[in-house]
Amino acid sequence: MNRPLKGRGADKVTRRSTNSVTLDDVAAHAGVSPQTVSRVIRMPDLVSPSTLETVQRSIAETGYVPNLAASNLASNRSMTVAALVPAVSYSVFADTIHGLDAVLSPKGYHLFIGSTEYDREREEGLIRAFLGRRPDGIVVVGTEHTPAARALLKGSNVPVVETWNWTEDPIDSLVGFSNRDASAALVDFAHERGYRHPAFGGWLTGRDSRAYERRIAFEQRVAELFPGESIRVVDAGTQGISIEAGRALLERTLHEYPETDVLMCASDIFATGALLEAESRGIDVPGQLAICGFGDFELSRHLSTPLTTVTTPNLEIGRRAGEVLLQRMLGESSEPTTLDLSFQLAARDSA
Amino acid sequence: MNRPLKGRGADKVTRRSTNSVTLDDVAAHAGVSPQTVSRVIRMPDLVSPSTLETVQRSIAETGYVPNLAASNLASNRSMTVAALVPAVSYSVFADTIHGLDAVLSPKGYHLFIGSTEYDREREEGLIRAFLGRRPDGIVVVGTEHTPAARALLKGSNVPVVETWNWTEDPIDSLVGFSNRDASAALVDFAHERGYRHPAFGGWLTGRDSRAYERRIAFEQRVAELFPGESIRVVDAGTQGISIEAGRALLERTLHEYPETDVLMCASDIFATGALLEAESRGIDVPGQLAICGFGDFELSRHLSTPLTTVTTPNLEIGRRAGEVLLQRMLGESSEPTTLDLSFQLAARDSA
DNA sequence: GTGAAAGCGCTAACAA
DNA sequence: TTGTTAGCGCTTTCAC
Repeated sequence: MNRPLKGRGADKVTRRSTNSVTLDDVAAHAGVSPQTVSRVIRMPDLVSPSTLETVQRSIAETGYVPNLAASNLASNRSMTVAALVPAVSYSVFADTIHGLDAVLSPKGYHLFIGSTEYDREREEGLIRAFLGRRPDGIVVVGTEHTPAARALLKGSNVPVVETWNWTEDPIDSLVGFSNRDASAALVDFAHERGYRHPAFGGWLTGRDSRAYERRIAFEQRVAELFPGESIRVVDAGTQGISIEAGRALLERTLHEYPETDVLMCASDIFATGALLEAESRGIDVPGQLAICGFGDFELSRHLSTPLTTVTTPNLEIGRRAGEVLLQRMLGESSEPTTLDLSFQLAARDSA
Repeated sequence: MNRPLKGRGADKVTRRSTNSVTLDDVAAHAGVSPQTVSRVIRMPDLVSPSTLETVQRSIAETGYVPNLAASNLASNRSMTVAALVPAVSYSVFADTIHGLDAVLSPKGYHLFIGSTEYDREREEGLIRAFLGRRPDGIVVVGTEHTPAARALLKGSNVPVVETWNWTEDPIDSLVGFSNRDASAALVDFAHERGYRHPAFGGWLTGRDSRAYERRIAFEQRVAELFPGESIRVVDAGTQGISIEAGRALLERTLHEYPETDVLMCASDIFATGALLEAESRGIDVPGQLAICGFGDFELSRHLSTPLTTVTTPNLEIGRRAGEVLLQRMLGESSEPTTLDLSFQLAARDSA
């Protein structure tokens, strides 16, 4: 070990708490300067072939693993991206994370994942904490945040991509689609097909802004297309987004609004539960009651009565968000990007 | 800005590329030493109430967000945990990540997520890269790694938890269950129920070691319990783990081994597809053909013929892995822990 | 209870 | 092509 530059005399105890190999160790081993080792790692083209080989052998022999925290500090680039999702285990967001990772990972970026649990305060806390990591980019699901969270993100000087929603006033970049339009399109569809008594089912007490927008759009569109018709909205209850809750949803709909002829669910999960429950009860779908979902899960097209639903760009949101971030991080663009990935109506047998 | 200690004369250009507020800035603002600000953040109890208040106000007014990379470098603790899963978007692993996050996040640890895509080389690369972040803990799915990956993890001095499998020779800690035992239990069950011509279906060409173990255990147990019976193994094809592949699986089974009376699938997803396909074809389940799954997805119990399957501790694996890590990271334990979370047979209608 | 000095392991800027 | 110097923003150690 040799550290010619630093005062490593017999005077003080060193703080070298880590026992891992450092750049200096490799440099000493190879008989070159630390800077050269650094170059070998980051811009090998600028190093002569012979030095390159020597140093690379030293790296291998010492088992050197560069400390990225130190690199981060010195270069002011962390090569990390922070992603905030409502829940990691909901497949739609897992897909988005996957897409994000698929784009960023090949470029050397690592992903920090945080789960907001649909809680804005929690989101704010996570943003604050993640900002301390100095990520090179931030991806958040949703466009509604606490004022403080918004200010934090805006003032952070870090490229931000909001996703999964649509707004005229994004913090920075935006990659999403209009949940309102999608929901309205479903009402239009039901109207065209001749249904007369639509109901909406979802997790109403939750803080899921996407589900909320779907509901609001449902209400508005129903008021427009079905004048005089009452606005039927049913709560899926407190079990979160589950098939069980979907079953309960059907039961409640039947009880509260027996006249319903088409039930539009805020998620395919609910719709699947509702469909299964209808089957158990011998209710003919779509004859007696039509059912629509939202999200187009793989299962939906395979159900005994394939589900009419809205296809959302789950994975694509992640991919495009990653690309938008990459452009900013690599300095190819300095302008915010807004990308409407839209949705598709998948008309199948259930409605 | 005042930095009395450092040579900030008129001589050189400073490297202050970041424009964010630093500890020194806060200290200057509050009229105390940087060290005091650091104490306010990390051990407020050691600071006098009045200083505490002054400094806290300064933090708020300057909008200071501590740079954790610097903290990491100085303290040699990153407050991060790296998690490597085969695929983020497979719900079982998403559940595990969720459990991990639920335990670690309240303690201030942030999660790095990496996706190995069931590729050992890729896993090794990710381990190498993540190690550079100096995580305080590492969680990996699986117990099979390249020799280099194993060496890297063993030599890293970082607590490691392997998960989702079982082995007598873990790298460090282990939180999982025996996929072999689970698969064998299913064969036992089929045997007891009087089935005579079992077949196994799964993604055989894949590099999923858990599916592989399930298959091997199936073969061994069938050889023991059904002497003379041929070993029926069917490949789900190249479509990955999907319902579509499950449908194909049923078709192939019917074609290759028409005598099969119970089809045991490596995943509930396949089993769901097989069941749905059987329904479409008017095959009576379990009368003509019984079907078993693996994993106990929420859907499985809701299918028109509820699925007989193995319940695996997806979320619990994550939680317990987090706890094991926490013990090590907080210095409460220095011994490796091995935890067999086991599995349960969920006997339902499909077999 | 507070502060000064040193240094964590790396990179940027500059010089040779 | 390679080396030197200074410093990233924090924590540790030690002194007061």
